[in-house]
Amino acid sequence: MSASRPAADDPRLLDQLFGVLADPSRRQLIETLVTHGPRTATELAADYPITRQAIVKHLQVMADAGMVSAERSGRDVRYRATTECLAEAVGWLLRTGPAWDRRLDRLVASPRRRAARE
Amino acid sequence: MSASRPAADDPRLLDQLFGVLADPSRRQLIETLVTHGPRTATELAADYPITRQAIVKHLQVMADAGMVSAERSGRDVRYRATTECLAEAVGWLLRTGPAWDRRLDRLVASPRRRAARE
DNA sequence: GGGATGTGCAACTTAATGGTTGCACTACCA
DNA sequence: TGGTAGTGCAACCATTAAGTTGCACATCCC
Repeated sequence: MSASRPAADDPRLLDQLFGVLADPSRRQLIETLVTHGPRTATELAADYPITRQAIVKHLQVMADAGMVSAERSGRDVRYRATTECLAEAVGWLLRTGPAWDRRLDRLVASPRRRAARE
Repeated sequence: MSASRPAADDPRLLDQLFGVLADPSRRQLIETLVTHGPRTATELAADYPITRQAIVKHLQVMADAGMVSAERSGRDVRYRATTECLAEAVGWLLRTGPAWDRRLDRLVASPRRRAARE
């Protein structure tokens, strides 16, 4: 259970968000979940060089940061990426970078929507 | 000398980038440098609850990630935020979030613009 | 020159993190 | 009903990270 998640403007939320993002395994997990849809921990473990337990731990800190949600069906638990919260991270970046406008416009205009997948 | 900084698409770069961002002191340092301009470590230390050495360490990992640059003048070293690299982070986020388009457009349209455009 | 101020380096402590193994428990199904 | 596959929990280990203290070295300036 995600204990008590910090409020939207709590710096702790950004800590968690960026903290999750700082780990390559976790970014990869997000990508996998985003592109291939919800998965169980054991399914994920099959594709990763680390143990199921390690994956579960990752998923738990991600859930704590609000980046995945777990839904149980029968005996297995399926994790789904909830990427909305990433807006918080983007928000900070946009707020902070001073010379953003041009770059950002470029980014937004660019063909970003061939998404992850590769 | 930032040793060997990873190439633009190296996952290690994202590790570093998000890693830097995951620490509240470091985010604050960036904000300070962005809003108040270049500062020396000792100047910064005056406004922070941590020692100069701690600040220097932070600045070093930030420099390693390409987020600040140090320029020496006489005996003191002045650090300046180089926020361009944040684009890399934003890039990943945009590439990854599947339901981004609407939110992003909203974010872009929102009053983020307290920064000098030109 | 010499004192004040600032930087650089290194050793150390403490705590968090990413990972492991091992095992108990729960649900599915032949 | 019993075996199999999935989840949950806990202890443990190794490494890294954030922060400290202490001191040597460089530079400014009276």
